[in-house]
Amino acid sequence: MKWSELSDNWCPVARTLSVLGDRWTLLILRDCLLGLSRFEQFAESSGMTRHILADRLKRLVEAGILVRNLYSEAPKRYDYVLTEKGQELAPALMTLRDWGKKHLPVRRASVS
Amino acid sequence: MKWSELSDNWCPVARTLSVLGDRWTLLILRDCLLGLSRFEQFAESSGMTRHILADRLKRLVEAGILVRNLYSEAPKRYDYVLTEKGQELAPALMTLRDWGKKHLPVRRASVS
DNA sequence: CGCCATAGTGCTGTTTCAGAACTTGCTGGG
DNA sequence: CCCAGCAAGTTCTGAAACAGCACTATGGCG
Repeated sequence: MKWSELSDNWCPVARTLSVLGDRWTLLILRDCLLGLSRFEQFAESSGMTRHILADRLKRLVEAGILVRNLYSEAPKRYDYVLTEKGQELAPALMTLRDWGKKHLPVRRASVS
Repeated sequence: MKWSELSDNWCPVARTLSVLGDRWTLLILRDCLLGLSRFEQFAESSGMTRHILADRLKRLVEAGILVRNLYSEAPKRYDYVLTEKGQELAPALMTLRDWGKKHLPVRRASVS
């Protein structure tokens, strides 16, 4: 089955995952919720390749989760900000964060 | 950056996604929470290829989210059940479900 | 014996991804 | 003027992951 076919799945979890269930998308959204908005910021923060980043941002805009915003007229520059739909993903990110904090302690970092 | 390097990330969201952030893992967990436990059930429910399913189940067992359980001695048969760690993903799945229900209505199905 | 059920594994071709260089449009310095 | 730099991408190439299907292994049943 192709991944894209999930968008018509009866299950809302599957439909959600069809939009943001790939490897990097939720990481971009985390950065958005932390206040980042620019291409270079996402690239640096997440460490993903610029190629994939451009693709994911495009999909998120198409999905209505981000809007591409012209913030500089002179050299045309765009940044990406969450829509309301996107901001409502905050609870989901927080539950994932809480689970990670509880069950996936950092391995090599000193824990005091 | 390799995806696996995220497991040491400072951010708990990133660490969580390093475990279950790929395309099919959360779908398997959804099925587990719905009560499925057998290989063929997962294969049929999610529509993923058996190859990938086997790989994801192995990873989930390694991550301590599922346990591989011998349920038939005669022809050795195994199924997969959630650990407590795995069951605690339920809230995360539910927030994703809620978001999907609100923002991703089924496109072609009749909504009565 | 032949056929079914179940949990996988092998094989082949396609798609996606990683990593780095390149492009485009403008600004500011010498 | 001319070159360097910044920012948001795009292009290119080889590597990894994936889809789809057939196949294996082990035992039960008729």
